[in-house]
Amino acid sequence: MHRTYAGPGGGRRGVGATAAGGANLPALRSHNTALVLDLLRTAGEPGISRLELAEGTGLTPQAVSKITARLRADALVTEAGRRASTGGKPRTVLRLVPGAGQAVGLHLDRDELRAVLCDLTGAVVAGRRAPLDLGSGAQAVVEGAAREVEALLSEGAAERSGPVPDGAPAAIAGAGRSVPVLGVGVALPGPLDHARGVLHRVTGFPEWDGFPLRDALVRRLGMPVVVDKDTNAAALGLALGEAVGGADTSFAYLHLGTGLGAGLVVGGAVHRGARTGAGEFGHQVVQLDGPPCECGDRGCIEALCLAAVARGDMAEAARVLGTGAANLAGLLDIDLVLLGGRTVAAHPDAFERGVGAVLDARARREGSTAAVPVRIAPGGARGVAEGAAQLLLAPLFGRAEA
Amino acid sequence: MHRTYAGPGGGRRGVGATAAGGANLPALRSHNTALVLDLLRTAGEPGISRLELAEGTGLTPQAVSKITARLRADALVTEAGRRASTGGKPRTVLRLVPGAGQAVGLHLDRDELRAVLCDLTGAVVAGRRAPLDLGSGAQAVVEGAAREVEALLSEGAAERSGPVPDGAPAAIAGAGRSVPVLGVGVALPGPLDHARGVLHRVTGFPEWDGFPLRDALVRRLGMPVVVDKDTNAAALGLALGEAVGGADTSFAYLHLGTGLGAGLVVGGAVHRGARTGAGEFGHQVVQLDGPPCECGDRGCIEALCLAAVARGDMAEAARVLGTGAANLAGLLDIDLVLLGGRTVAAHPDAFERGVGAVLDARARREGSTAAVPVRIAPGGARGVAEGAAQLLLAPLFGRAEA
DNA sequence: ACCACTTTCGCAACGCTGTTGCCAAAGTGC
DNA sequence: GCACTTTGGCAACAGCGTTGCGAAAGTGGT
Repeated sequence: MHRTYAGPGGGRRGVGATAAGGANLPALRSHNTALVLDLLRTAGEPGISRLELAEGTGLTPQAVSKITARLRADALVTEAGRRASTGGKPRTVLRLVPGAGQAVGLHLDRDELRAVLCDLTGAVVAGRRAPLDLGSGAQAVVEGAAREVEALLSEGAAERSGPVPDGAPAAIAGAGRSVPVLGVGVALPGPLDHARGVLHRVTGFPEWDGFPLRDALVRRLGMPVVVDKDTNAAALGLALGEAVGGADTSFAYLHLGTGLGAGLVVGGAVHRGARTGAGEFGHQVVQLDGPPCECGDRGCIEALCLAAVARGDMAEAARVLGTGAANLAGLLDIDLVLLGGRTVAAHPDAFERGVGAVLDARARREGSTAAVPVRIAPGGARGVAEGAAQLLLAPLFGRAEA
Repeated sequence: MHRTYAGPGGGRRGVGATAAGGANLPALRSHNTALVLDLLRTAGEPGISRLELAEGTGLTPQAVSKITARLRADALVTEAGRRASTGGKPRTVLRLVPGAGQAVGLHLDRDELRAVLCDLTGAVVAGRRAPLDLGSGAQAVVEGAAREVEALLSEGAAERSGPVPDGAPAAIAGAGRSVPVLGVGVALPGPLDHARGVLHRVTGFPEWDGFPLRDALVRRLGMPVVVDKDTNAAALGLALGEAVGGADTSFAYLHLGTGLGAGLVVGGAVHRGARTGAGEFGHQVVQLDGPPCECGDRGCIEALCLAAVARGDMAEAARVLGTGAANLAGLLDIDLVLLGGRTVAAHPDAFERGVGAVLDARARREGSTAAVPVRIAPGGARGVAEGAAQLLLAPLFGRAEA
């Protein structure tokens, strides 16, 4: 008895409305259901009571009761103990059932493929790694990726049924009815079209120009596929994670690895822009007529930052990165800056301190306003793949687009 | 028989939901009504038929019929002729009644106060100008502003009744039942808190620090007041105007006058950030360790740009401005850049060309993507005051916040 | 042990939303 | 003048959150 909740590409602004924005009763229901699910997700292990859900959503307790009753009927939510009484009937604690759905996250890095299988809460159930050669042609890469996904799903199926006594068929064992897989999220660097799932360019591999990656994977795998930039996936994963405050937080994830890019989260949703072009942080010019950059311009922050890294001058690299972060923070009034990527991971303290110093200095100049906090993004190397899985999970919780 | 539509501060994300996000039937209704009103507003003089509204909103024709029936009962909408037949009953054309509501826009500039009275479509019905001395103390300025608003409203009342034959009482003449005034929007430079309507600082006048401008005006005038930065008001006015494409367009309004600031519109709504700090464009650093700026930092775009202007080197000023615009366009993937302010107005061609050249060059480097178009913002000196009035009008059309 | 009280939460009736089925109105074109 | 097309209102309907009320499940005093 599975009903349909807001699926991928469902909602644009608030209510999971039609493309044009008109909202009807099913859309209203999806919206409120997603809101409740998001609070349940955020509450995590301890769980949350109906009345707390009502308070958190602004819905009446009765509406929450009806919504949670549907969710329980669909086995997405269970009752899990009760709170201590405050003089009356104790509140029943509800919890999201993590295993009620899964999604695959795929990270196609320059030379490596990472795949993770995540449950509804975003926790990793199984993971795989494989070498990746983008030069072997689009079809071969698609085929290889599809095989990894299939292998991951069978691992997951074994995992799902749990430690089974003797040779009982996996499909029958435990609570092991087949777990619905929502789809595959794919994250990769470079410019692309998130809405259509088409790559624009892959640096160094012109044969990929304009390749319709999503459609190819949908045909091969027969399940929903969403494609996005690696920085956006990482930012989405962070937005839904513990490092970031509430559901309405705005922050920037700055990724410094072989290149420099950013993922922007505004009001709790990833901001991609109409052409999935947002977050181009690396070619921000911070030195007019400065040293030439690969891109053809001069004084790009990426060129300056990477040059400093190459010299081993991490303090200067952090100062340059901090300048760009301060520019960004001033433009968007964000709440937080998170740093990630291989280079940052190699010198976390230097970057956290250096970037923070620039933001502190700016806040001090402006007067009363508190400085934008800077932290190292948790999650590490697997963060992008986990975020890619969230491309399918997030819509369930009303975190689709900006 | 006036019902309540989405008022100021009503909706945050899409549906005019509660603070927490939960949506109920009245919220759904407000949302759809606002959607219909926005299409009616956009259609303007020619008008729009019910079926076109249905197509535009995604609602069913019957739902549109019900909504427009309510709007007609409330005298916000009238039938205005019919379309040519295509072989059946011709479509009835509906039009927004401009005079069904008014709002006051107040622009407190450095040395001048501008006040405009706008109808529902944003058209100026009446306007006033007066000298302004921020040094005369907060109470005196509030009192002066309030007197201008009152004077404007009586002018408007005369205007409303139209050319009346002989000495008929204005309240009876024509369609002249009293026009509801939605409130006053106030725009002024400098950091402030849009949500609370409190000023943080007014450069050069420390006695204004932390002044609760909104509450003071509400007490004095007894009507709703919304306060915002001048650049945000200008951007809002442009977002609802003809210069900007659809309701979902994202653009930046760059204002170069005595200072340099920006108003950001993302997805059709003004982006202010949690602390109304967004749009600080002028102190973006584009020249590391460059010449010192008033703010205490070095290489700020404002310092470089204004220095070039002072030298009379408009080409260089435009190039610097264009660099900042390109940085911004890359970060947010916006659709359009609009330029305004006294300095731009004095040399429109030089700035439009110069900024455009930088954006074109970047687009060419990136390959296929078309360059972000650059235009001079229409509206001129009165644009900010008109945008301030839109602070009250926009919520009616679902254009509250981001 | 019992009772009064508090608090949670589901059932039932309700108002209001957009939706669907149907039909009158108002045109065109043969 | 008739057949056809298209618009748009009326009426019945399903489904949303809301309200009123009562059962369930505790605490705390007697």
